Amino acid sequence: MSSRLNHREIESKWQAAWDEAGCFRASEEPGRPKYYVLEMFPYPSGRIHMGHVRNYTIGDVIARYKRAKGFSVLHPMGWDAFGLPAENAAMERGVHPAEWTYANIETMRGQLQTMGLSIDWSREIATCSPDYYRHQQAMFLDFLEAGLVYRKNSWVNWDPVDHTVLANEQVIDGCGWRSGAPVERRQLAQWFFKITDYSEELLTALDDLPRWPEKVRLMQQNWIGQSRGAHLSFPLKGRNDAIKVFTTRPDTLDGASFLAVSPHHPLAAELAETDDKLAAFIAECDRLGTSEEAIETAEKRGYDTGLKGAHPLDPAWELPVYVANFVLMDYGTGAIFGVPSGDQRDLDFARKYDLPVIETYRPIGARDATEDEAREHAAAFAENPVQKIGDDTVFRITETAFVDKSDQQPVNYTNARFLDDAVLAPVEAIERTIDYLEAREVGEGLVQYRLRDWGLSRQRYWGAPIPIIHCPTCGPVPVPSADLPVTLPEDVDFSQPGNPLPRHPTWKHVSCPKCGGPAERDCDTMDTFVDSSWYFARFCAPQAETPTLRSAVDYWLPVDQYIGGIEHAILHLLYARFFTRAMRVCGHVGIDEPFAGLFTQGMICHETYRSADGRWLSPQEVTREADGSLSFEGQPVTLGRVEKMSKSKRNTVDPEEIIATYGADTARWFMLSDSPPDREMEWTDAGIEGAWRFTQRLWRQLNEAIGDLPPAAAPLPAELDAAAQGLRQSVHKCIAGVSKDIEAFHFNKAVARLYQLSNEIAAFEASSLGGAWALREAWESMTRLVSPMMPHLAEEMWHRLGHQGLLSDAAWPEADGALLTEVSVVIAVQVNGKLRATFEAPKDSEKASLEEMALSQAAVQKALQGGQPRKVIVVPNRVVNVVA
RNA sequence: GCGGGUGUGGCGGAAUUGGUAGACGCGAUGGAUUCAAAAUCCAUUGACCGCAAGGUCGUGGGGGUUCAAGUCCCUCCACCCGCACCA
Repeated sequence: MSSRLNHREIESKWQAAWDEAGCFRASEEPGRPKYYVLEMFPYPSGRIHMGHVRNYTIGDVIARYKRAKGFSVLHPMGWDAFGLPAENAAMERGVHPAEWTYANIETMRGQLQTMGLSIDWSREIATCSPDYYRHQQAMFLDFLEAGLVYRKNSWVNWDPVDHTVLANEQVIDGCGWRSGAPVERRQLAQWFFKITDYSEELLTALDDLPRWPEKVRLMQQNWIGQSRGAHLSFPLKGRNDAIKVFTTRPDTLDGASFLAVSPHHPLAAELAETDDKLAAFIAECDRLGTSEEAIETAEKRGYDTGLKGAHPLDPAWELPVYVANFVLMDYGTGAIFGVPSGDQRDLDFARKYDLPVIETYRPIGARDATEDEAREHAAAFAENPVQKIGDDTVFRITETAFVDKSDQQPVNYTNARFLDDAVLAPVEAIERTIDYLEAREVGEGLVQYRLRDWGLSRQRYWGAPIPIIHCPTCGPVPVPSADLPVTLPEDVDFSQPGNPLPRHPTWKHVSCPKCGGPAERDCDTMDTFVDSSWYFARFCAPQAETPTLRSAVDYWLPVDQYIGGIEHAILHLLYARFFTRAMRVCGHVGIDEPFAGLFTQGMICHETYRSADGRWLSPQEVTREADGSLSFEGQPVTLGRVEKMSKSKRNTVDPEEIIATYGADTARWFMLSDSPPDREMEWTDAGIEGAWRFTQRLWRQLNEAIGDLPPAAAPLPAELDAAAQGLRQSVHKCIAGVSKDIEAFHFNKAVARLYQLSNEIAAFEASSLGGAWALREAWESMTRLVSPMMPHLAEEMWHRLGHQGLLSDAAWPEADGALLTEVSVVIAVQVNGKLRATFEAPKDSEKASLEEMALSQAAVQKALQGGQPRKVIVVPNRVVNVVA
């Protein structure tokens, strides 16, 4: 047998063997613990990239490990197959989106299969298949009936040239990404999921997801954005209505000096009808971009409507009403009261429009600055209104509002009629104020959320059609369930931009299911996030006639381990959490939380290269010269930063080539080495070469050793020499360590342990029967421990070791507890905290004897220079520290 | 602005949660083998001083707690990520 490993041969051989044996077919076995491992399913963009390789390698290690540990494992794969790129391809190349998508799926499935993943391919699904989206349409109608879906007008970005709606990401500097034309805001009637019904639940339930990364939970928490505050009304003078305001700081009510409403507030719209200047101001606000930069630099501007609002606690106190560009319509009530002394933005506004600045609270013990002090310290006061001068804390509101960082620290309320000069933490002051306002029936406390309802209508072709028929007499009517699925027409015209569905000659024309009169289909399709919000449930029974099969989802769900990129930390994961709750309401599942465990893997990075004329160069184009310098076509190449692999920087490496050259096992092994899986990893040639050498070495060493090994079933010899005993200890420690590391997602540490064991095996010489036995045990264990990472090589080794069955069906090795406990330990001896010597002692030696042994060390004697130690600290099995 | 993270040799990263810093890999250097190269094997590899024995310094900077600090506390710096006109 050749000692050189032919990865092409063995990898396809074992993949075929697994396939034939049906190893990875998931089955519901009520007596056995189940484990559902899921990686975020890919978008079929054309080819797999290294990010996929990392994602699916991690998932496969977990799936194979859990299988070996005796779990009934579900590890499926599918395709998030709807989306805009397919339509772009249709427009650019004239291929139908379906054709493009299915061709990509074909290619990518083949690529994934070369990775040797333990996937149950019989459960494969594609979201663009009517077999999938018909159930999504059915659930949409269930949700509609349950009151979880509604329709309302909503603003969209409209490209006037392409006649299409743009996603926010497609608006660049206020212009359409494709047409370059300035984007307009338009109102369209659209469907919404009532995710806000679950704001509180989605927030509090985060506490019950201990196996989610803290970071993701925090991001979701911030996104949902809970804040405690109050609603207050400011009656308008000369009218019989009022402006309703939301505030988180009712305690500052007596510092109010103006009211402001959003340019989209109904009051603004009403006034603009008779006020041309206001109408112009509103139009100007709409023109200003919504990009971060525009917001950052935009001046706080307002338009004085001339209206006056009365202070809720003092009808005689009148506040001017502005329309202001910084007030958002979709948070709170779209109106605020401004407190210049407590908010920097309000202060800027007050200065601009010459409004009063009224103090409400100040630091405890602060006195007013004198005129002289204020003048003298003008510069410093501009930075901070609270200054120390002599022993005093001096307070003056100048160009900076006094905003206390913490609402827990008490402050002195100097001007709040309802707080009587109290010294209070703002949190408490807020509650007292709310009580006061509620008692007088001028306000009410409430909890406000930032989360908004999920608009799911998309004016595009390549998505699941919304199963609604619009009838001029009956309004929107659900498509009867017998008529599902509403399938996409295939004969569509992509020669013009925009959604081809409304232009299709026949598709939309139908009769109303209710009255039978002429009606039109809803020509919008669903946001692709809807498709990915329930696919994990469909995998449990992908052929079921209903969206889910309750017995299957009740057995498999929740997903025990979900793995994917951090970029989905908010939207996808939040939508899936909402959808699961909605599915529960409609009886499709019996759980609330879809993903019990979540792991977010890091990005793959690579060096970047630029040619002499500044173009990005791909790694393949760059040649490494003998002196280590880089060149391209004879010209020097500039080495750039290590950055996330991306098409635009051209620093990608094609997995297909890597797998062809080095094999899937090597690629998988390298993916797991070195970098912790949640951090970014750098792809290097040296790294993949190193991994490749290891796979070769393992195989070579096994072949060198195999002749001297006893048969597989040989009994443990009665006598083991010390070396054999030592090897056995290393092996069992490695078993325990690797198991622990895999469970904790510390694959890089597991890899390091396996390298270490391999080094020990290589250094071991079997000089006795016991030695040979221990060596066999070492090789058997090594083979099983590397199997989740390098499954093909492991099968080949298993076979070489004389086993008949598949390693993929074999059990995970168990560490023998008796071999994990050390007989002796190395004790470190410190003098004044500095290491001076080490010595070996029996494990669990008495403190007194350890102290005696430590003091007898020559180095310790020398350091003490004949003196007596002042103190000796003994930490059993660890360290002895002598204090001289 | 708000929230979060990271900082350890030439590089990726370990360090049993306060107890021998640098496991393991990469890279590098020297040697063996070879006609030669690749592969392989052996040795060395944090810095500094020293012929050596040995010593000093060392986990972003500064300070502190402790017999003992990469780990805990205070403070400063740098970089990265998320959200952001949120009342």
